[in-house]
Amino acid sequence: MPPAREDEEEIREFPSLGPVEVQVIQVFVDGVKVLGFPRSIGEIYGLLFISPDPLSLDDLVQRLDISKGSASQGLRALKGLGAVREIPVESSRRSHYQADTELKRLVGGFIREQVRPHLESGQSKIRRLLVTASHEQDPARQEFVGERVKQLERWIDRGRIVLPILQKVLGE
Amino acid sequence: MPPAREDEEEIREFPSLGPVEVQVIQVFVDGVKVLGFPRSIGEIYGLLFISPDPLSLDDLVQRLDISKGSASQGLRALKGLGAVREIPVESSRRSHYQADTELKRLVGGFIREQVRPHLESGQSKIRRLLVTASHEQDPARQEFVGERVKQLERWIDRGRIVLPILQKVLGE
DNA sequence: GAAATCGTTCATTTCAGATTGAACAAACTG
DNA sequence: CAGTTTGTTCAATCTGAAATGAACGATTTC
Repeated sequence: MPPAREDEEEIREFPSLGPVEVQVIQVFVDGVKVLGFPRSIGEIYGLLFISPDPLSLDDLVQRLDISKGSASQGLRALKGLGAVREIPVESSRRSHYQADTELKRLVGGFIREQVRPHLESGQSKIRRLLVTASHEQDPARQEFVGERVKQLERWIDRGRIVLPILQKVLGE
Repeated sequence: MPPAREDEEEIREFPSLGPVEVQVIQVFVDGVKVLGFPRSIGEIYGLLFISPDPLSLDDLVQRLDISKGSASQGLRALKGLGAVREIPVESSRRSHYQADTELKRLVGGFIREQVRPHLESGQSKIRRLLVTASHEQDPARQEFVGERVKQLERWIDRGRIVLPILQKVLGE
């Protein structure tokens, strides 16, 4: 008889975390995955989010069972997003970190670090495309391609317009 | 002397596509990657976007050099998003497809297929979390966790509020 | 109704990106 | 300044999602 594998779950186990922490982390792992970030970043932010006191890099390594490398890189990304702040802790010389939970700040960081760069790179690609398109021979083709490229430009413009509105609406 | 690898590009080659098509496809591959879709979907939509006439599944397979499986699954996803429409072509019994380029429709499809499901699953996770949190022993901990869970709920609500606004602003 | 055409499915393979961990630099400590 | 602690870097490894393609069912053709 096979060893009765009851449940077939694939959720990571965290021996040193309570059930609330595990569930919060799961929420954030899924959340950041949607936004295109790796699991480790969700785990780190999730644990910080549900921890009343600031945690050190080593706390994260131990409690989440991730490598120092992951923790270091994850914290760097979260700092860049403005999602994590460094808190001095007198009893220790290590850096300690706390989750910043102000939605306005998080959204702003995401737009700054992720959305804007992509919009800009898109824009530059379209500029080059415009040159390439102008070399088309067939006039009908030229016309059609020009129309489509214009449409792409309009989409990017819409994106730009929408960002400040997003920030406004989400900034509680 | 090493074989002078000049440029070190990693962009796929498309022997049967012109430079405009290649560049447009590149734009969409990058674009959909940001949104969490696979490369093949960007390639398919990109080629349809820049093709004046509807293309068949087999056209996509040949010109993009992808497998039938990829093309089939990619088209299914794009249909689900409302990004592609089926066009009857009299001379052929095959299904032919055209890109739908109305931004409103594309955004609507994305929200319906990708954003809403994630918001809902997040919400259900938070409901379960609420139960777990209520079992906390320590009252201070109880208090803190409750506060954080409320914050999560507010974030989800914000997400909900923002969707119709997004649709409105992007719907040209 | 046999053969050809068309598209889907899904077990296997491939690959991009995430994670690891050893080596290292920098900052402290006594 | 030797030893310790702390955090970063990056080549090597691992992994999960994407792509493949053979097998299949459905439809059309003659």
